[in-house]
Amino acid sequence: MKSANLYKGSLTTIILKLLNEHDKMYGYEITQRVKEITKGELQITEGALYPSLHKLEAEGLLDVEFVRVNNRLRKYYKLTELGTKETVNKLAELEDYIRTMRALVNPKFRFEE
Amino acid sequence: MKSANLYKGSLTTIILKLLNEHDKMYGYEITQRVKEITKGELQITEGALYPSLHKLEAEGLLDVEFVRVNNRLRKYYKLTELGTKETVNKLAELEDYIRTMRALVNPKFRFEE
DNA sequence: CTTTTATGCATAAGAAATTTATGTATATTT
DNA sequence: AAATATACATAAATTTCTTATGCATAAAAG
Repeated sequence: MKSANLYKGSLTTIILKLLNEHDKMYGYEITQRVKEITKGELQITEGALYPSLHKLEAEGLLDVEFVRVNNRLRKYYKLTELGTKETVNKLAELEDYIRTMRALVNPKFRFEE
Repeated sequence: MKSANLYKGSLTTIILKLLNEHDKMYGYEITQRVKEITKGELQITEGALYPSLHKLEAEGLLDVEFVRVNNRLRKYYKLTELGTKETVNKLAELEDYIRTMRALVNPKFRFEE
């Protein structure tokens, strides 16, 4: 992911929220959507994405469905009920994070004393 | 750090910004200030803080000064010129992160389709 | 007065998330 | 014919942090 390592820990939140919007997505589609929405700011790497999807599936947050398209195999993911609940939590955590960081960082920047 | 692992990668930003405000702080003071400002939301552990401070010093972002207070030794850190520049970068990265995450997450939450 | 809590620094082992590097395979574009 | 895009996957290494210790003095509590 570009420039900032602040994105560390955000991947699950991003995946869950996208699936909450789109109902059903496959891995490659997620990488492209993120790149599109963030205008290239954030590039999700496959090495991070696929293991993450497998983990979410193993935890029961995602369900899988295989679909053959143009003689190629797509693995579609969708939120389970539990996954939807976890999405709520993750979004709340993100808002908490932003609020807390703003509290820590808001005092205006000082270049001199 | 409590609840969310979204804080991963944020420690450097927090340290630099606090030092930008306070000119001169020691490790233990940083943990207490963060706890105070965030009302306990964020507890910086010593196992994370001290190695991080050492790294920032090694990178030339912080200078060190030892001061004996009440027969106990404090290790005060302050920003170098380079450290101040990096603070600017880190704060910009945080704003970028927040803007990007909002773009990804803003579409209102959907509980049903 | 002695035990716990607070102050103050430090490191080491392990866990977790991600990067980087590959690997495979088909479709499309150049 | 070669390069790029689509589509998934894993493994090694790295980064960052948690958890667990360790040492030492000061202050508070019992």
